[in-house]
Amino acid sequence: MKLGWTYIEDIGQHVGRTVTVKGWLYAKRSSGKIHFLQLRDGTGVIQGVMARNDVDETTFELGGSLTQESSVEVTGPVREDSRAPSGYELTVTGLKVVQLAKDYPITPKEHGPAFLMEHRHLWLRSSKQHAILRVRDTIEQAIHGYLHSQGFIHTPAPILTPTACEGTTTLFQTDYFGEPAFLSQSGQMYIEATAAAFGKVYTFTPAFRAEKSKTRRHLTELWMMDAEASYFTHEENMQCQEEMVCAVVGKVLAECQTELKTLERDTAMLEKIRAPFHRISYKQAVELCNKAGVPIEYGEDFGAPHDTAIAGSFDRPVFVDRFPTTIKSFYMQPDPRDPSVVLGSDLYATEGYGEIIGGSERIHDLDLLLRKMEEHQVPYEPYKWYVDLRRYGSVPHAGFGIGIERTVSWICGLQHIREAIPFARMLEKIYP
RNA sequence: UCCAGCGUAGCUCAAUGGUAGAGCCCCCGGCUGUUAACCGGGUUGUUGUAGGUUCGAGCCCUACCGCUGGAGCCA
Repeated sequence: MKLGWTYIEDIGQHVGRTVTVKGWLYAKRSSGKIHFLQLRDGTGVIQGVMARNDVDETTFELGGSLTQESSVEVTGPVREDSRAPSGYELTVTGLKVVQLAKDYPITPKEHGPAFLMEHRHLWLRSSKQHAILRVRDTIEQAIHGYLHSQGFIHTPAPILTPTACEGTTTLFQTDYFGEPAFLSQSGQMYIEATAAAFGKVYTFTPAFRAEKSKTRRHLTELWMMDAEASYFTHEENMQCQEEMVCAVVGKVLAECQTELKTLERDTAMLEKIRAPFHRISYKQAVELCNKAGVPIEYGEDFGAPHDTAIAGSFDRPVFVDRFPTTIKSFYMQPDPRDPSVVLGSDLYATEGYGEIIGGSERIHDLDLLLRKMEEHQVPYEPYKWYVDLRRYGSVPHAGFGIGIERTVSWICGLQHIREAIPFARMLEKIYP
């Protein structure tokens, strides 16, 4: 597409030529007879230098009157300049004010998280937030790219659902033409159906959890990528996950160095990430926790301190698998060597960022599934379609779901998950 | 839901139970290489709300509201 102006990220191709940049004034410094205008356009930041001798009086005063975040169109020749962080500067010869902003709330000084979240619609313009969401975009592209390279097809799962996918978690309820409906908390069961149609599939879907969780790792609306593959075993499922995570980390390291630098992310841990990841059983993980001084009984699920103890023992992500049947979902395939545990795994990220992926081989035997549903008191009628998948050409299959915001938090090194999504929905918080 | 901490100017924060303060923002002036620019001057308050103790409460007590972090649960 041919546009009548130039994006800052392309400015290096225009040295010596006069260009127009359309964007916003990020910051301004002035020295009486020279204005330094920090311009941003979403693709980058460049300094525009307006000297009194280079422009007429009206333009110079207009430059001096500019306020933070005013929208502007700036024209001038591009120069290489060793003093500029990006290596380039714009000598401003023309200035058009699109809109003069008044009293922009986010000043160049410190602000608390409550104030910033209240102004999230504006905070997104700040360099750190901008960098995070660019990394997020790269992560999502890497996931799509890896899966397509492996022959996976994107088959979106629905968001409005008639029933709970996993009965345990609290769901948001809504009204569907007079009938109750629920916002989906996972697309997994639906893509088990599309996997039987296409072989290898995935869905990029928001997931909703109406839990009263209030921590730096929880959102009520989050994005998940669920993948499902017919005939995949538990081991092949884990291979797929680790290859995908390596592809994601690799793409971010290759394409987002500027953003990672803005975020002051120490990339040393990320550079170490290579397949294969460590694999330990739930039983080994319990022993590890107890040795590390974080007591836990066999049969209990891991809490935050256990996550930290487990992940902290390894310098790359670690799979924990073969959890006791009792603490996992009804559809997970029991281990044929020990039916008291399931062929399911959680993948823990490094540096204490916790679980980012959960996956398992699914039960494909009709009678076994029906028995497990009964044990877990899962009603038959709403899941009749799901049981049908075991009735008509059932095959062994496996899949996993990755939490996008937790992955973004981990790769960006964030303190809080709320910065990993443009508009975070958290416990009792829905503005803006 | 439970536990802990915090609510003072638009923002970030000070203030032994004894006159309500600073920096930033904003406005005015100065400065041709600034990098959260700098220098001089100026405006800014029902101290979250309602009670209570006290000669006197921003400070102590009670309740409520809000915010932040954590727990449980999970990705």
